[in-house]
Order: sequence, then C-alpha cells, then structure tokens
Amino acid sequence: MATEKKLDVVILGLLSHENMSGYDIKKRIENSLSLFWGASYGSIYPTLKELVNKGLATRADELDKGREKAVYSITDRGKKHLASWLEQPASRDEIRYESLLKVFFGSQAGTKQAIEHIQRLEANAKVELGNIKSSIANLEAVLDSDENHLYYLLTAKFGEMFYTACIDWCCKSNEILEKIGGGN
Amino acid sequence: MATEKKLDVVILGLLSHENMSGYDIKKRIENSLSLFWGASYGSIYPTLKELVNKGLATRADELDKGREKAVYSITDRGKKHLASWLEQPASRDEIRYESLLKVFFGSQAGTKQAIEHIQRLEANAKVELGNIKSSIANLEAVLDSDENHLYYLLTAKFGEMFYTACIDWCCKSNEILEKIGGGN
DNA sequence: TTATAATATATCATACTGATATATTATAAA
DNA sequence: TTTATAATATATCAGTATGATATATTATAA
Repeated sequence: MATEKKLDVVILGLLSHENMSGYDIKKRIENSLSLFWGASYGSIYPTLKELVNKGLATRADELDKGREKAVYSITDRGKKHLASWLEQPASRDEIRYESLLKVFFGSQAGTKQAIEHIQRLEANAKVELGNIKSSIANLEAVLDSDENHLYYLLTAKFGEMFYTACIDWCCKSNEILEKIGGGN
Repeated sequence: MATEKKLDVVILGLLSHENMSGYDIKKRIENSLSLFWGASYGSIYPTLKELVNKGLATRADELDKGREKAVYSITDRGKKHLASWLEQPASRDEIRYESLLKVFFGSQAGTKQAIEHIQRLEANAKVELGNIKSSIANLEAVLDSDENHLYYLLTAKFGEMFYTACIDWCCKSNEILEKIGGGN
C-alpha cells in the first residue's frame, strides 16, 4: 500500500482550525508543523482536489486583491473522517537524520569530517531552538484565547526539548572526537 | 528530482564495513540505523542491482547451507562515491511524528485522546530506550576492537538522549493535560 | 523603472514504502 | 514423526510523496 496516506487528514486538521487555500496550507505547515511533519505543493494541490471529490472539503473561489484564490472548507463528513483518524493510534513515528548517517559511517571519512557534520547539526539546532523559543513566548502570551494554542504549545515544547538535547549531544560528541582525533 | 537518492550511499556505507546480501543489509539497517534511517526490500534489491550496473559494487553468488545467496562487495569506485557523499553537508534532517500531529490537532478530539497518544508515545520510547541502553553497554565493552564501534556508539547515544528527553516531555505534557482535562 | 519577493497553482520524473508473492531451510510443537 | 511456524532470501508493484520546474499575477525594494 506504500506509506499510508496522511496528508488528507493533515489538511483536514488545518481546515478544522480555519478555511485556507493550498498556498496558506503550505505556509501553515512550514510555520507550525515543520518540526514533525512536512508537505510539498506537489502533494497538497492534488490532495485538495481529492478531498473535494470525496466530499470531505468544499472549494470556494475568491478574488483576493484582484488575484484568484481557491479557499477550502472542511465538511461534516470531513470532520468525521478527521475524528476517526484522531482516535487511531499513530502508525508512523520516525526520524530521518542524514547527519547521523554520516556520523555512523565516520570511520570511512575520518574524525575531522565527522566533527564538521556534528558542528553543522549543532549550528542548525541552535537556529531552530531560537525560533521555537520565540514561538513559545508568543503562544504563552495568548494561551487562554484559543484552545488550539495549548496543543500547539505542547508540540513546540517538544521541539524545544529535542533541539536542546540535540545541542547537548553535539557538544559531548564533539569533545569525544576532538580528544581522539589529533591527526586524522 | 524527488527526494535525492540516499539508499545507494547507505548501502555502500554498510558494504564498506562488511560484504553483505540484501537480506543482511535489511537486518543491519533495522538493528543499527533504524533510529535515524530506514529502508525496505522494495528499494534495497533494485538499488543493489543499480550499484552493480554502475560498477560501485560487485555481486558474488554463494551457496550458504544449500540456500542461494547473493553477496555484494564495494568496489574502489564505490568507495570513492561513498567518500564524496560523506564530505557533502547533510541535506535531509527531519522528524516525522504522527503522534505529534495528533497532539497538535488535540482540540478536535479532546484532552483524553491527546493523553492516550502521549502515553503510547511514552510506552514506545521506554521500550526503545531499553534496547538502546543494552546496545550501548555492548558497544562500550568492545570499543577498542573496531573503529566503527565508536561512531556506532555516538549514534546510539543520540538515541539515548532522544528517548530520554521524549519520555520527559511525555510526563510533563501528561501532567498539563491531566490538570485541565477533568471532564473531556 | 526595474528587479525581486510574495502570492497562487500545476505538472512530472524520481524515490521509497508496505503489501504481496514465492521458495527454501531451520526449529518448535503436537 | 509430522506439522506448523519462523527465519532466510529475493522480487514486484500500486500507491504516496518529494522537489524541481513552469507559469502568471501583484507587491515591494532598489
């Protein structure tokens, strides 16, 4: 069956918060879900068509500042579909870290290169952690206004813990490799 | 271009440690890389053929206890290909956690369901952490015998930190949700 | 004015999954 | 001893997604 299709329910979830266009959905995924999920235009637009065909969403063409825009809304059937997915246990929890792959094969390239991969990972984690910390500050400021904010805050805190632990691992690993890798 | 192909270099990396069959490669990935990378037979076998066609690996048919087996070895060109990938910065470091997706959409299903997802995540993380801890103990015992063990140990320690932090997040999130979710 | 960024959607080659199929050998259970 | 089940070993394919590319319009900065 290939990986069980998830993008339909991700989009339905976002539409359950707010009506959106495909373009809006992409931005929302990048801003709020990117820590633990992603999606490309190449799958978002076909999935939106499919949702309309199945009666899980409806499309309304709007004119926003002279520019055409298709805004999608979740239907009652869409809400039921979303709810039935939400009650199932998650079936895909995984990490894909090419950096770790390169560390794993470190003996082929030498200590120096492994250190470089770890330092890039650390630098990136620091940027992400900075972004997440300001998200958390913003969310905590508006926490009572919308129930969704609480759940968003919890996932942001997951990101905070992940990148904090990741940076810590990078430091320790660096130390170990610096110690043994005088030459190579 | 779709996701840049990575399985070729993953397999070359494993073959740089040891000659292996497709079946062996699958097991090795499950045992040693599954924390941060995965692969299915449906991609491993075609990739092995491709590696042979490109002259990056060679195939030798062996008879192991009356059972046919194709054992692959990395070539010099394969080693160069692996080395040139290893010196590039990683281009794919990501998490795909459906559990977090379900937490994010928690307001649609209610506090109780969100707690259930988090508890399943915690239970799974505890199992993984147990496995990783025994791996680490084994690796630390044989550390000087093979340079690869050090890099394997580093990635295992990444897993240890990840699942430890994950369990911690689950506990804290659980508490928060239990507090507010008396009813729903 | 001119270039660049942002908005908005569409298409497609390529990569990979997970299911299914097939066949053999090893091992545990009846 | 038969019988079932697990492990070894490989192959195929529909379905799901990525990321690159293309196109067109409006907004903004140089």
